[in-house]
Formats: sequence, structure tokens, C-alpha cells
Amino acid sequence: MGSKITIKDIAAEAGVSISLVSFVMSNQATGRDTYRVNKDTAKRIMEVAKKHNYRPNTMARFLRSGRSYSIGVIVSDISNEFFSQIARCIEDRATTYNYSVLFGSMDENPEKLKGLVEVFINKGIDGLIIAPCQGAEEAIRKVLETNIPVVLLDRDIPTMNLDCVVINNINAAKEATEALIARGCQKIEMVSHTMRVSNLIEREAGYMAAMEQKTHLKEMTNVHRLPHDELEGLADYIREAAEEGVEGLLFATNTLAIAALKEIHRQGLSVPEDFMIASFDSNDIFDLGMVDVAYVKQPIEQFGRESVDLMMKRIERGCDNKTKTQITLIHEITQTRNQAIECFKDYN
Amino acid sequence: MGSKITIKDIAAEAGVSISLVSFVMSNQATGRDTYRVNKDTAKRIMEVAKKHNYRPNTMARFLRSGRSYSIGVIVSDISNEFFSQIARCIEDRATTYNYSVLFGSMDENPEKLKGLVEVFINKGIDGLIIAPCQGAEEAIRKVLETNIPVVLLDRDIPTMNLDCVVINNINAAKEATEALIARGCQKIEMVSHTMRVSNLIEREAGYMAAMEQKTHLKEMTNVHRLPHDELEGLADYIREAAEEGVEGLLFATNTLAIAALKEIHRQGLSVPEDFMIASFDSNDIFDLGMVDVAYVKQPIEQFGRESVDLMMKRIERGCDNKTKTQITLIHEITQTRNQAIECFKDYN
DNA sequence: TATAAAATTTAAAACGTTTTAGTTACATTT
DNA sequence: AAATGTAACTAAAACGTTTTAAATTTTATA
Repeated sequence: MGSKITIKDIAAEAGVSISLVSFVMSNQATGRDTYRVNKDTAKRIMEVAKKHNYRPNTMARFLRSGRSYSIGVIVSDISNEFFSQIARCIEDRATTYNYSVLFGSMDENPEKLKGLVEVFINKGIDGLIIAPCQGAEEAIRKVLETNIPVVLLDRDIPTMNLDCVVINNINAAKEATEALIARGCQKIEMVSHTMRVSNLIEREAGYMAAMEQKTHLKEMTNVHRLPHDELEGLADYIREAAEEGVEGLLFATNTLAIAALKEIHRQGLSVPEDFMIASFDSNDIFDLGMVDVAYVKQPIEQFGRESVDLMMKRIERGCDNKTKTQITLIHEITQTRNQAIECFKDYN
Repeated sequence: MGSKITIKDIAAEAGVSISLVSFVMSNQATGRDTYRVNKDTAKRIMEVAKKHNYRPNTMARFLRSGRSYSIGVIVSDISNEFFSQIARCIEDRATTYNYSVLFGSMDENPEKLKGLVEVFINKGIDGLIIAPCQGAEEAIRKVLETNIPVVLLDRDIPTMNLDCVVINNINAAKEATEALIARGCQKIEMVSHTMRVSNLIEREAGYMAAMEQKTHLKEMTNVHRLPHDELEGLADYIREAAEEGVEGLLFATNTLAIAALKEIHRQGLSVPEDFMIASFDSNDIFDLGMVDVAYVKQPIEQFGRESVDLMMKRIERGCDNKTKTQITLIHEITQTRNQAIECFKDYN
């Protein structure tokens, strides 16, 4: 039946050696002209290959060449809207290079990350794209030791000299905060996570910068940090914030904003009457136009495209370790209500 | 530097043959006792292996044994909330079996599916879990020819005798429709897709059944079908529906419901004043409690768990082709507003 | 026509495992 | 003492490619 046909079969049928088939096939794959091979022979081989729908066995190929034509992607949680969208874009981009993608979720847990990394290395990935959690350094070092290139996504690790693609989180957070200020909020607080990863650190800094720029807001600055895995504290925080007369809330992530929105509703409060809200990451809820919110729209597609392109370059060059390419993508600030946009314009 | 250590290195350092290391390692992996090997030797080998953190090269292993310890998962779009959540659950479950997962999105396009399937086969997947699109039969047959087992997810292909895990879509749609009826809707229409896949067909049938059960509603039955890739028609449909006095709308999927909700808002209409709404698949928007909606909550985690378990059994047994195991998961109907739930209770 | 150069093709090793079919060394039975 | 059995281990083939170095054929040059 469907007994897999191999390069041997093609060689036999085309009446040439295995080596020649291999040579023709890989040159065909890389798009180079079949220089060094007789045109007719090449054509004949390719015809036989096509006729049998021959595709080289990736594993065997890897075993010899060390290239698996697959990359690993590790994020916090693939079911998180932000990451699943990026995942999709990475998949599409990788496909254009004939690469497959192995996904993994590490739940912000460096031990889980280590496990995933080990598995991925043994699966022979040619490169690893990762949105690193706190404490990811050790696992990443292990990858680099194996000479597998690493590209960071969404979060940088400033101490490690790795290629990365990020947005300017400081500016973005500053602008989001300013959007709240522009709408008349004075007491603006930020809700973030306890984990120390670059994007959160920068977002917090951006918020602080915006607040400190206006002297009358300076002393109202407050960042409330919640652990990643348990958002229980949120209910209490929302209650307190309402009591203390907090007017504006800036959420460091999409998940925080949604959880908070649920909680605000549960407590019978509402937006924008009780709180005005700003957040990171676009979201169906925001898009719906039912909630009045200013948010930082990250260029999802670019995240996918640029991280894969960067990876491909690294795979070609080998990880030389001599340069760090940092790509900063341009974000947008979006307001879901026209009224708000006008306010914002006035402010500028 | 980190030049990968191989079974050869372990054998050399432990002073035994390669074969023995292989034997000990694989028996260790399968958990069987190291019967047939001297306990001390086995211990020594395992110590050396652990010391060097040895893990067998998956590719080399595959090349010889034909097992890659990875499965493929193909869905419509991994960035779709429903599928990304299932993906996460599949990942977690597969990990417990020491399996990795290769994801792919085929955008309801059988040609794209064929391409993915081919790549996955050549990557050596041990099994394929798939939510099949219309026209998927040919690609699936190709997989089966290679003796790789296939498990269907979310959608069945009744003509093909494959293991599958689904919900009872007929009942679910019927109940969702009845929820609308219970809230007093008479003119209830359904919005679905043109593509003919089992879950949509069944959902439409369930809706029809509910409507036809009530003789006075029978002639108001209408299913409006939109192509998967362009929801432009939605705006027109919503407008017409409003004009024609449609009171209730049942959406066949999550994406349809969200797109429609956006459109309803854009047109200055509102829920539940202008339309009452029911849908499939849970969603942050529904959970938020801002929209009054009845929806069919599918047991995401079970989808992941059961499909992987089914797959593992198939991989063990080899695809014998003699049985079809169908697992039907139990759904729930959820109303986002208390008032609504009471209405629904009255009705029962 | 002989020879050098270029073009085309090939044989065989290598990649890191698993697996088959042993072998060795010793104890037990005949 | 020979035969048998068993526990412990090993050599070598195989998996399907890529790649290196070399062989062969063709073409150009003297």
C-alpha cells in the first residue's frame, strides 16, 4: 500500500545515483538553479519525483545535515489571545520558508521552560523563538550552548545580547496614561504583575514617567502588582480603588484588563462612570465598542513576521554571538469611543 | 563546547556497548524493569546518563524505530479562541505521554490541508488530530494510507469510520433555540456558514427541530448562511433582520456571534432590546456579563484530553480500521443574566 | 590526436539510534 | 566430560538522507 517511497526509489526509476537525486532535490528546494547538473537529467529526476509525489524524509535529512526545518516557539500560554494570534502569524511566516513550528506553553514557570527546551532541542529544532519569563536565563543559555539561535519576542533580556523584537513599552504606557489624563483623570493607578519581565518593567516606568511629568499627579502614582497565577487579589483591589476614589486604571496586559472588567461588573460598578480604563493589547471586547477604553494596539502580524525573519537570518549565519539586532515595532493608541478620541486630540 | 553527547559517549564512559545503553535507556523510558540486565551495570549506565543529562536524539530514534513521539493537530485557525484553548489542553495532555505537538491552521481550505498533511507526514508524526473542513476526505485518506492514525475533533465525518470526539450538536442547538423561545422570542433565525461540516449541519438541524416542534414558529424558520472567509454579508443581514422584525438570533459559532455583535452595535442596535441572542462557544465577551446571551458551553478541557487519549490508544494498537470510537462530551447551556436564567427555569 | 580542463555523475561514509541475531561465560544437568 | 540452559552482554545491520572525495564522461586546447 502506501509504503513510503524514498530517494532510492526515485534514483532507481530515473536511472541515476542516489547522490544525484539528493543534489537535485535540495537545490530545487533552495531555489538555486540546478547548476552542475545536466538539465535533462535534472528534469527527468524532478519529473519522477513529482510523479510519485516524493518528499524527503525530514528526520533522515536532519540526522545527516543537522537541519530539521522546524523552529520552536515558547510563550507563556498559547491559549492567551495575544500569543495565539502571534502564533498564527509565526506559523504563516515560517511556512513561507518551508519551516514548521513546534509550540510550547511554559506558564511563566522557568522549570517548565527548562523541560520544554530540552524536549525541543532533542526534537532537533533549528532555532527557538521565545517570550521569556522571569528566570529564563538558565534555560536559554542551555539552548545557546547547543549552538541553536534564540530570538526573543515581546520581552527583552537586556543582560543577554539576543536578537529581539519588541515595542517601545515605555512610550506606549506613557501615551496610554496620557490618554487617561487627557480625559480628565487625576488619580490614576496601574495594575501590573509581580513578575519582573522587561515589558512590564518598562510599562510601569512609562506610567510613572507620565504621572511624574504632571507635578499635581506625582503623589497619586501607584502600581498594584498581582501574581501571575492567581488574580484573586483583584476583587479586593477594585473595591479599594473604588473607595479611594481612583479615577483611572491602566492595565499592563490584556488578561488583567479582562479579569478586572469582569470584576468591575460583578461589583456593580461601571466604565467609564466609576473608572476610566486604559490597557495593552487589542481584544474583541474592546473592539465591540461597548467598553470605553484606550488601548495600546500591538502590531501582531509584524511580531510574527519579524521574529521569523530574524530567526532565518540567524540560522543562515549561525549564531555568531557578535551582534544583537533589536527590532522595535510601532504601536498605536486606540480609543474605542469617538468622544474620547476628540478629548485626546485636544490634549495634544 | 556543548557538543551534543550521544549514546556512544555514554557507552564509552560506562564501559559497555552501545546496544546495552540503548536497551537500558528504552526500558527505563517505558518504565519496565531492567530485566535481563545486571542491576549494577544498569545502575552505572543510568548514572552516567544522568550525569551528562543524556537524552536520546529523537530524530535518530525515529529513523530506526518509526516513532517520533509527536502528533500533529490541524484546526481551522489556531488563533481562534475555541481552537487555541483546545490546543493548549492537547499540549498539556500530550506532554503527560511524553509527546510533543505540531500545530497547523488550514483556514477551512482542503488544499492547504493537503499541504500541511504532507509536511506533517514527512516530519514523522505518529498520529493526527484534526477538526476537518469540508472536503478533507482526500487528505485524510492520504494520512491513513501511511498507516498513521487519525482522530477527529469537534466535527465528525460520518462516511469515514474514524475515532472522534464531539458534542451532541443537535441537542445543543435545540436547547439554545429553546432558550430564546423561553424568553418570548417568536421570529428566531439562525446564522451559520455555507460550509457543510457535521457540527454546523447538526446545529442547523437542532435549530430546525426546536422551531418545528412549536407549530406557530414553524414557518418563521430561516437559516442564513455566510461564507467562512468573508463576513461582509453580515451587515446587510443584520439590517434586514431588524427591518423584518426578527426577535431572536442563534449563531452557529463564536466568531459569527462576535462579528454580529460588533455589527449590531455599529448599526446602533442593541441586545436584548432589538435582538435576543444565543450562540455556541464561551467567550470573554459573554463572560463579562455585559451582553445578554444564552450560549452552549463546550467542555474544552475534555476535548483536549479525550482526543489525545484516543490517539494514544490508536498509536498503541496500530490503526486496525475495525472499530470507530465516538466520544460525545456533555455541553452546558449558560445564560449570562439572572433574569434570563429565571425565564429559562419557568419554561422547563 | 593527445592532453588538460570542465562538466557531470557516483560510491561510500556518516548522522545517532534501535533491533536482530548472535556470543561469551558460567552453572546445571545428563 | 559433554551437553544444555541461562544470564549478561555485543557486533553489525538498518533507517533515509547529505556530503565528501573521487571517478567518469565530455569538451576544449594545443
